Amino acid sequence: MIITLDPDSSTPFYEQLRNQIVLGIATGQLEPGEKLPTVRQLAEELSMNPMTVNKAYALMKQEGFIAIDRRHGAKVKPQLKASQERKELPPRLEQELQLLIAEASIHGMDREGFQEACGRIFARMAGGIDQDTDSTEHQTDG
Amino acid sequence: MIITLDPDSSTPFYEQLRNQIVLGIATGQLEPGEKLPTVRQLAEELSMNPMTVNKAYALMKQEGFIAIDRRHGAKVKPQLKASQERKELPPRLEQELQLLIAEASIHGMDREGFQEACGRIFARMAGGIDQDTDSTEHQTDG
Amino acid sequence: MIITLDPDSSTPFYEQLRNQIVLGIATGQLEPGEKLPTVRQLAEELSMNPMTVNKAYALMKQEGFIAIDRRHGAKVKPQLKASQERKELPPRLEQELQLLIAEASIHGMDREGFQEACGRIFARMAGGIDQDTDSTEHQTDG
Amino acid sequence: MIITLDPDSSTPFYEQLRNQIVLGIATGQLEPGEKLPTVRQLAEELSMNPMTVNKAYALMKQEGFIAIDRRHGAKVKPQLKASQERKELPPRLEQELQLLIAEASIHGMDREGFQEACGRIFARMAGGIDQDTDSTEHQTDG
DNA sequence: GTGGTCTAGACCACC
DNA sequence: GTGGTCTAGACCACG
Repeated sequence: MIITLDPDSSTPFYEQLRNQIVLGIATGQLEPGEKLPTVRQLAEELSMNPMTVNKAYALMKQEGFIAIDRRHGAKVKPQLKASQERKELPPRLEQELQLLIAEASIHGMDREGFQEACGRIFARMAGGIDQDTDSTEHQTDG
Repeated sequence: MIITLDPDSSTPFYEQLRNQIVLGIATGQLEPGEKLPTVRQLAEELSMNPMTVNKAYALMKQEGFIAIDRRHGAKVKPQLKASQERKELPPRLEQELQLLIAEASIHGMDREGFQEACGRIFARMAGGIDQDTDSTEHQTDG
Repeated sequence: MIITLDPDSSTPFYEQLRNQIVLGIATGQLEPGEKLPTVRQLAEELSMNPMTVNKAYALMKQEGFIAIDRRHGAKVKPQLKASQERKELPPRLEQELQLLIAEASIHGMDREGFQEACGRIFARMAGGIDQDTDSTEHQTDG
Repeated sequence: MIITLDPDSSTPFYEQLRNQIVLGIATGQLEPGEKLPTVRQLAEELSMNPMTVNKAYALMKQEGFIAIDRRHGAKVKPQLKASQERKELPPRLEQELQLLIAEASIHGMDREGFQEACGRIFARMAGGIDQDTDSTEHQTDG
């Protein structure tokens, strides 16, 4: 799995890293139970500070995406998808989605168009591809 | 329109403010052309520094959501919704949506469930209500 | 001659007004010696404060574009174009042009392209038209 | 690179600063990728408030002239000139140029003379010199 | 040590 | 009275 960091982005490195790993999990590039590189390996590979990688890992652990074992390093949580059957968004995501929909709607997009866009993204995700998906942070604004 | 700020959130004040006003515009609580409070008024009302309100206003101006008039202060841009007919998300939103969908999908939500959730949010938005919408800043993550 | 003011522009009204009149003089829509509306007339016509119109007139008088006669009101200076034969830019314009060229060059435009653009604008100007020339301030950036 | 601020100018400090840096980029005094002083350094050097320098940097970042890196401060955007081949001015510059040409033409300058002046400025710029270029802020008009 | 954010208080241009 | 600009000084997130 390829990870690229944009130093010009306003999004901090640890968050860029976390975002891309989460994306990797969702697309299936990283499978449940799969081992992640060690903090030092990944830090070396990306030429970044181990502390920063560590922060990303700690964040994902706290969010429940990965499990950290002192002996075997970090791995994607095995029972991720199956864990919950409820069709409800966590409040944080619900809120983010609401804001996102607000902006989209102001930009003239209606419900159907938005749901279509969601459908497209889900489709891309299911494939587990990286064709259009250089989903780093490009908003060099903040 | 009620605005509440969460000092414990990692989201800076000016951004919290911006988010809530954008939400207000999308829900119709703030109509196109409607006057916003002056920088000083809002600053006083929220017990914050005028510079911070100023920053939020400047941001929304730059984003095209509001117009600032030297004489009468700021107002919601009149021709917002009608402007574009294209059914495409701006790249920044597309990318954010992708990440959001990734997280939702990891939490076990499938395409249908997600689109339903979007539908519900759109419905709430169209009404311009605040029944279920305590969509303030809850992410006390900072 | 049509004058339009953009209240959302960062350019102050008096300057927008001055710019459009200067443009009118250059394009020949306003001829040397031609009488301008009185401050009050123009203020009424544009629904703006007479003080603001007055400021624009005073500025143009100070710049040498118009002459103000207490009895007959303001008029475009008669001997404008003929006055100087020298092919030199006033320092203020030279400096502004330099900055403008700097930005254009950074955006990838070379000397030829820039001179072409100048040629086109001169051509438009000579015609004395208002086809493409709604040269108000549109940069609602503040 | 020497930067001088004119406190008597009507142009705000942050804009004077931005203008001179943009000029420096165009003339080659500041090369693509080159590091800019930190906000604090430059503020100290110019005896001004860091916030003001910050504002200038933020503006140039938003305009795409520089990139800001959390670790090493700001640097001139690397791929500036090569980006676009089109020979078109951005509308804002086109409009400014039109007004500038209007004023020049009123001062008796014709198309040829103006294009010559542009040529001279381009030449000076390409050299990356500061022989005749005391093109600081002279407009003590505020 | 870097930029980002926030506060407090002041002055000015515009209208 | 409005927003725009500037200063001084402080704290925090990031790396």
